[in-house]
Amino acid sequence: MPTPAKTSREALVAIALKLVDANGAEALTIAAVAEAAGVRGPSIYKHFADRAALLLAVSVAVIEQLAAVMAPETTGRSPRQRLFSMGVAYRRFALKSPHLYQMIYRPDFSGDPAIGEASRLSVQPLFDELAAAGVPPKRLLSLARVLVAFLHGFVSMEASLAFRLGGDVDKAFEEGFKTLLDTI
Amino acid sequence: MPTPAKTSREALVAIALKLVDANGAEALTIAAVAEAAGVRGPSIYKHFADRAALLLAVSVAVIEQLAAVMAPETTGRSPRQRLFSMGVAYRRFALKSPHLYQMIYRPDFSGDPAIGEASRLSVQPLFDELAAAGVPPKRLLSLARVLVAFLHGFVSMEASLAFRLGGDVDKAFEEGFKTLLDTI
DNA sequence: ACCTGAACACCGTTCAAGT
DNA sequence: ACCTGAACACCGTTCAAGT
Repeated sequence: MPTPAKTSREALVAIALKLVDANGAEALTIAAVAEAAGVRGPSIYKHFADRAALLLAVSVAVIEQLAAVMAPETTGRSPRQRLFSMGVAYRRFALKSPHLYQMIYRPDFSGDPAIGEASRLSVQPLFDELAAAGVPPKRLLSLARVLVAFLHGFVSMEASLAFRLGGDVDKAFEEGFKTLLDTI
Repeated sequence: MPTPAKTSREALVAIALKLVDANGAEALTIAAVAEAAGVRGPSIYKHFADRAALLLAVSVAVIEQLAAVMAPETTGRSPRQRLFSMGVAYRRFALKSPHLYQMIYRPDFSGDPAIGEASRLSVQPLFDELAAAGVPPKRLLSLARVLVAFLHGFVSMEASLAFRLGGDVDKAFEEGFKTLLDTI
């Protein structure tokens, strides 16, 4: 006779996202998730194989959130303006939710197919805009890699307070990103 | 009556570096360090306040190693060629020791003064080369940030296998880095 | 002054038993 | 079919006792 489920995979991911957003990945303990879900620790294992699987689900969700904040920027104006505001939205997300942002590009689950699929979907708008801007197919992949590398590097350094020598960080971001966009 | 020290701070850092290099930060356990040092767990606390202090010492050591692999590249040829080969050396280090590389730009100890000091020393050659290349003082900080952001973003994505759509990754690196160097 | 065993709190995980 | 308490191994850390 089945006992009614007190929680669900989706509810647990939502809880996990909140925990990581608030206090980073190490705050994502089985005990904390279980308590927030109104359930005992071992029950989590009915929904996820282990803690790593939960972390991976959070990572996928973060990639989807990043794609979602960039999507509204793919409308109106020129391809180049859209690309610039996509970058600005990317940076804004990373600075607003640094703990969540840190969940992406983690070597631990880099090989996972779910991450691969989410990544593929989230960079598609970038490819589309680059193509719309007239970038030849041969250069598409290289240029996309360069742009994302700059965005990721800049915002992850910024989020980890690596730019501590003063000066105008906003200006550096704009300068670097526009320099790369100018090669289109 | 003092018992002779069986280990030292430097020996423990060397052990910690090996553990992290081989299996990542989570392999750096007090028990593993103690065993490799021929000592019992609690003795570690005579040399480091806690595990976080050990991780921080590893991070500082990695920053110094990165500076050391770039130093030989600051000789001969033109400033631009030196800057390019510094970037190549940076990337080579990150790809050869991905676990060690991951120890830098960690938000957890971003505010630490030891990290700040090591970072300051390690970027000095970059500033010097940029100045030698004729970059005006006003642009120095911005340009250095842009270059390091690109390097960090590219190699950390590469090390976490984020570039999985085929194509020529070496070419993308060269393209992006040279585009940024061209603004000198 | 440094090292040690014993102890504690916490964590992820397993499993047999409950409904 | 999902939930639970009990149990286990492992971990970081403290501390009084040893030399």
